[in-house]
Amino acid sequence: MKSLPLHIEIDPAFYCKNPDSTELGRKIITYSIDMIDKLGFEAFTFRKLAKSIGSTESSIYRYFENKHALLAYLFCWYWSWKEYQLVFATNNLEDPGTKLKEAIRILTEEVTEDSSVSYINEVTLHRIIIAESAKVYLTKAVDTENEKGYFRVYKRVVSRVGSFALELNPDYEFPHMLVSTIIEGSHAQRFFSDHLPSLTDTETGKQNIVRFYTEMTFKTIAR
Amino acid sequence: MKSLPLHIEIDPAFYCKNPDSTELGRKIITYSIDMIDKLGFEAFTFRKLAKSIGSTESSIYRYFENKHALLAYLFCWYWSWKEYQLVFATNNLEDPGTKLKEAIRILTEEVTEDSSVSYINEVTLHRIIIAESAKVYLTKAVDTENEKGYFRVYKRVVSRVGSFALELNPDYEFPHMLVSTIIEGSHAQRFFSDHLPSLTDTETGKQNIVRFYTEMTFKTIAR
DNA sequence: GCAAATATAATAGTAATGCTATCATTTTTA
DNA sequence: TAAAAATGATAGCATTACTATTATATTTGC
Repeated sequence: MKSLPLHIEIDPAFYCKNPDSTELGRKIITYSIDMIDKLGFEAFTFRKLAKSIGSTESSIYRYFENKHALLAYLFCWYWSWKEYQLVFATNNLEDPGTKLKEAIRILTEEVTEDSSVSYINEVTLHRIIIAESAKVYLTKAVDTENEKGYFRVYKRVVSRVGSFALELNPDYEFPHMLVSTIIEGSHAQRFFSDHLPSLTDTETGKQNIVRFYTEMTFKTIAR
Repeated sequence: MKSLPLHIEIDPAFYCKNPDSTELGRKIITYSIDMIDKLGFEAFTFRKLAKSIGSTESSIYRYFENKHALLAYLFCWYWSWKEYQLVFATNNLEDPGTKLKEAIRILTEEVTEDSSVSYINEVTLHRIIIAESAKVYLTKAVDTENEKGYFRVYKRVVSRVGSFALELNPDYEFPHMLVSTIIEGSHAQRFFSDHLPSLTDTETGKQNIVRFYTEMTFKTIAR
């Protein structure tokens, strides 16, 4: 992915005070990405975060209602970033097959370069998305949060890539199921690859996850 | 599924004291399934569980180290039950295609009948598996727990169904990835169907999830 | 350059969670 | 029927997930 001066704006529903607007806010994002990655979401607390930043719990609460809202913010940021990549990479492509292939690559490949935004480490963020993002929606609050628009960007990504599949085969019945399977499936595979390798078939350097989901998709939607 | 007097034995690694061996233990299982379903895993506590059973926190701690271990127990029980169903339904089948089709049905269809074990409600348990089971492995403790054998049964299921796929096409490169995608994917689809329907394509009574994963699988492994 | 507004830090406090420990009382079993 | 085992009652403690108050910086608008 190209390194461009990129600015991602997040819907105010995700925060009390925009973390992108102040030094402390940006520090909260930078350090929380690091801490969630290191401690895991359960052991991560605002108290620990405050201590590592050299600030206080109450200051952090001015930016986010609680740690779940912060995770949702990161989730939204990640999908806004992916959406941007998708648009950028497919805008000028004519052939629907190439477009879909590019999209699957963007959704399933490893993130290895930290480039786009100065205070956000995309490589670490991707690891958090793999290990923690299901926790954003696997809660009893999912319906309320859905109403607040927490999943709007994610849905837009699924819908966009689903429409690429429909360009190839307008009769295909399950485009959303296909795309959300690719996304959630590939995250699971990356996690399994690191921790429960017998549940997957990855081999170093062979891009098997990208290959599997690409082949699966094209065979599945073929008429 | 047939209603048989079924006994599922769970590896002692999952508990301090076998809940299947006493009245209180069985009550813990029955009520915890209910409470986790109603409150969600985060809001579920041993204190609340004890109160609803009419027992005490310390008594419950004699059976399970903590609520995460209890969830892991339920996860293991569920997969042992599914493994039994898989063996039972495919044992006498000759045709590899039929076997694989049956297996996918068992892995992806809704659980609507509560039958096998008196004190375990399989319908509710299935809802818990859909909404909470990822939390069993999405933790920092996953590697330690893997060493303790927490995922042995789940792996065996993936390996068994993977081998059905290989019977159909011995050259297929990604059998484990395929099966774990079917399992994790179909759970996500059932959750999305209830809470984020635009991420899936379900229609009442049409068994779209089973159909999607069946078609996907056969097309994907076709030579 | 200074007052007013705003943001942050420091500190305290509270209810709930996630345990552990002790001891009394049942219940089981040998 | 005595000993062993399981359960219940009670207490306690460190941590979590907040909320509130006040003091101190920092920004900004005039």
